[in-house]
Amino acid sequence: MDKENNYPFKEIESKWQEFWQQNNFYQAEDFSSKPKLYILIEFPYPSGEGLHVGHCRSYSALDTISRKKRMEGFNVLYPIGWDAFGLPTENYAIKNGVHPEVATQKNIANFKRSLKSLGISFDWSREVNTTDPSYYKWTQWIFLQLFKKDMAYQSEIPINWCPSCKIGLANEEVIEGKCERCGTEVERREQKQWMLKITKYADRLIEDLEGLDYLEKIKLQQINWIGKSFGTEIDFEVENSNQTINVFTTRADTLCGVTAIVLAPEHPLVGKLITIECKKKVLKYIKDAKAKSEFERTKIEKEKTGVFAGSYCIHPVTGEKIPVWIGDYVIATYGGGAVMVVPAHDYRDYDFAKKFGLAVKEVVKGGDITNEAFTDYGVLINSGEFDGLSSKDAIEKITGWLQAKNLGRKIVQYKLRDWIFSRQHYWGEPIPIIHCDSCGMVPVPEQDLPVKLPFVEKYEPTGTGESPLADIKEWVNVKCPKCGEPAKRETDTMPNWAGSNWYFMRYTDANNDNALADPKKLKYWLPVDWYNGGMEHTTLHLLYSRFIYKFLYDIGVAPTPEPYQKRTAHGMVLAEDGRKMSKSFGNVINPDDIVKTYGADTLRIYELFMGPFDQAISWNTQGVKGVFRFLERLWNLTLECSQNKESSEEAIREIHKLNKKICDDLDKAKFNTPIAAFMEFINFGYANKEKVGKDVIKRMLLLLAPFAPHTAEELWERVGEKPSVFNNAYPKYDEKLLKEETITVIVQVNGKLRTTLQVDRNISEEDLKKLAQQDPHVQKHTEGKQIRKAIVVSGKLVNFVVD
RNA sequence: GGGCGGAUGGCGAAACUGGCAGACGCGCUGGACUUAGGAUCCAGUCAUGAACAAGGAUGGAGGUUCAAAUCCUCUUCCGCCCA
Repeated sequence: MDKENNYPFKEIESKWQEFWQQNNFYQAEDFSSKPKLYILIEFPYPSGEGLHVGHCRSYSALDTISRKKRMEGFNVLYPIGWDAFGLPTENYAIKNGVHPEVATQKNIANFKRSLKSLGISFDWSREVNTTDPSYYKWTQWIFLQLFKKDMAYQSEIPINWCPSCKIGLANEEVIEGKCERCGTEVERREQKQWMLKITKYADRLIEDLEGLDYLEKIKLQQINWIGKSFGTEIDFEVENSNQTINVFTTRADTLCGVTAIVLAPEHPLVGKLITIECKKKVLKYIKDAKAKSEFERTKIEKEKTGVFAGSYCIHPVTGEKIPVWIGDYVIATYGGGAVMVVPAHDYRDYDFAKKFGLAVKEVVKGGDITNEAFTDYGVLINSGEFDGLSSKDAIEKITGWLQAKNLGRKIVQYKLRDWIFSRQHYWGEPIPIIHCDSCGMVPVPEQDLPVKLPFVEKYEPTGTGESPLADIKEWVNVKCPKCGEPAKRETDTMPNWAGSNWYFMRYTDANNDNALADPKKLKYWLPVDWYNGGMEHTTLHLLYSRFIYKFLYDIGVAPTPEPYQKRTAHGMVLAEDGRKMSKSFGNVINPDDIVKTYGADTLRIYELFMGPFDQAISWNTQGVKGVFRFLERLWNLTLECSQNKESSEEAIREIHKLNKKICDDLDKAKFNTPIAAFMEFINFGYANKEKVGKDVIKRMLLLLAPFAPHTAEELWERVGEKPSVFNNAYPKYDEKLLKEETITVIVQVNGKLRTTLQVDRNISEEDLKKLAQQDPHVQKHTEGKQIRKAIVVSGKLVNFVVD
């Protein structure tokens, strides 16, 4: 039998997509008097691979919310755009000889086609594209504001260098010592880089999390990433010199256990501390260390290396002579690049001391330091006047003691470092700065923005560390805006986080040419009410964009201190084999194929039904079929039952139960259980077709609309209602109708289930107890025994405790 | 090594505030309809048992409680993030 006509998803999907588009259904209205709701998904990077089923998961879920909220009377903004700058496009372009701009256009068109076929209710009139000069004009404008406020600066620093991509990487882009993009081992390299002072906002980025509705683990990850720690800076005077080494420690209680000082090879005082007899050895060591990556240097398991510098410093408490070493396990950028070596109470120091024969002096009691370091808190010994103090008290006391003698002070230390904000690549926003021999760094005047990327044939990295733009003489050579003399453009471009820092602001006013957005519109729409995205962006995009937004708030551009009120994260969608979907494994599921075979509504519902939203989950094609069957059954049930005039009380109760389940669960960002409840209702309907009437069917279609919008629209029309189903209010359940006249009570003896009773819902505890006691199943287990106690939980259970 | 999370049938998973463990879907088994079934419909499906009896089951070991997947302690394994 030909089943094609049964559930004609193909016709109805294109029919209603057209209908929505013609009626501008999902255009959000600026300044509407309805309450506004801004729902945001992370805009995609339009790769050549096309849309991924993982994108669909997030978009479908938030689309369900958006559609429901519109039916509930909210003015919902649910926008979409393209985060289109970035390396993959550039690499693809180099390999295939296609200009990145052309490749980007093609990829966007492909993504757009796929997305539109899903029937997601995006407001396409606000589409943004980070590579569009009218967009990156404002990305550059933001950079100029940062520059003017001294928040952007250039610095010659050792950076993580990927020899394959030929670019510098931020710490966040280095994963286990390898380039995040290509997996090549990163090297260290001194290079002039643009930096943004995110560290200036470290405290606020932590503190302001408090009022936000982010998943707890997201807050925690950001806090840990910023890594605020309180500690003590201690001055060690260098013997026979007026130099002082400042050492940072969080364990001032172990001060008397110090048996050496280790400096990072990059420490500024190193040169002055090397004695003549040690010079040759030390200089060679430093040279070797500089080539190693930070990851390699700080690996715990790695054998520690180091050399004695030849000098000594004086212990501030005991006055002992302490040797100064150079060791590459100390990093220049954290804690000032100097640590005190306390072998007895730190694992790394213990290894270091054992290897180089340094003394191990126990100052905190509690462990056995003959085998390994004891790193817990304990009670102080061998520390003179501080003996007997707990570690916690000792940290306070010793810091106070040092402070009084001006030999140390309390300080705050962050793990977070300033953000490396330049890349030596073609496909990014040019940094709008001009270098002039006489005027120095001159910002491009705002009226000259955007600084457009020149359209060129050659955009390969130079490999010298300079951007390909450096080779384009006619672009690089300009007149200084200040003095008019010949000058050169900055040739670095921005990293691809630049465009995504603020795109959600642009959505409020996507075509404004005079400002990044109209302040009134920003004020109306912001903050974003619900932002969903990947967990992997927690310490990158999410933190960066909060920082930039805060900066914009400080200069009066952003209307609120925080950009996103609520943040959730979805789990990854893995291939059927449980691995990541990848061309090379040949396990990629293409959403286009699913839409073609089963329809958009099936794909959307499957994405929600497959498992808990925040968990990684494997694709299962059989499961897709199950969802298709569900929609088909729903279709048939609707057409059959819409003829019935009356619904039974039971059917009404069932639909209200479904109604409640959907509302309760969606509020908790649970998407799989409402679908399960829907399936239960359809099963009920199939078993009781004559009991389900048109009123119940209509309510069901309204409930369905946010999940399967095409199917709901079509059925709504077919049961004789006026389109669109979305012009109706989302149903509210009636608590009264949920209650059944009889309830099921479980009866236990000694906690074991013996029977269940159907009783009137208003039964008294006494009657219930009596009834339960008389039940033959219960009697069997209580016979001849003493009932010590009976626990009655009204409406739920009776438990008899017998001897 | 640190932080966070997780472990429930053959599989994906449900289970409100501690109160019938396994809803819903997949798969599987049987039946109906059918020329046919990789379509549809109906029934069954944690496991021991002849079972509508009775015991056993939520990674493992203890504990709290009338009652534990849920709370506490210890332990094993897995995932993510950070080093």
